[in-house]
Amino acid sequence: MPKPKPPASAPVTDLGLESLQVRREAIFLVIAQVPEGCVITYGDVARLAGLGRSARLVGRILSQLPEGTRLPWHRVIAAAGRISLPIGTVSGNEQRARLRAEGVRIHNDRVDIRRHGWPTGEQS
DNA sequence: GCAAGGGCCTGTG
DNA sequence: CCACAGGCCCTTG
Repeated sequence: MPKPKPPASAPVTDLGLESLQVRREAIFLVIAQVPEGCVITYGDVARLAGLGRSARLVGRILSQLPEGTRLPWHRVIAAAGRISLPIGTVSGNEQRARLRAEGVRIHNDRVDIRRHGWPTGEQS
C-alpha cells in the first residue's frame, strides 16, 4: 500500500514531529564533541549530524538553546571562520569571550580556522 | 493550506 | 560589500 494510514486511536510512534527532536539531538551531540579551543562551522555541524545542507537550521536551533545549556555553542561559527553573531549582543560578546578564554585568537570577527578548525584541523 | 518575509547559513558572482 | 539562489523552519495574513 502506497498510503499507510495511521490509526487515529494511537499514533504513538509518530515520526515527523519527532524527527525535529532527532535533528536537535544530533546537532547537540555533534557540538558536544567539539574539543576545547576548537571551532566548527554551522555547515559542518549540519553535515556531521546528518542534516546535509541545513546549516541554517543549526543556527536556528542554537539561537533557541536554553540558558543553562552545557552545550559549547560558542564553538560554532559561520563559514570561513567568521563569527556571525554581532558584537555588542549578549551572545556575541559571550561567544568571543569564551573563545578567547580557550585560547582562540579572534581577529576582526574572524577565527583562524586552519588552526582551530575541527575536525579538519590538526589537533591530533 | 498557500504565499511572503525573516533568521546565529553558504557558495558564487 | 552587495545581490542571488538554494535549503530549512517559523510566523502572519
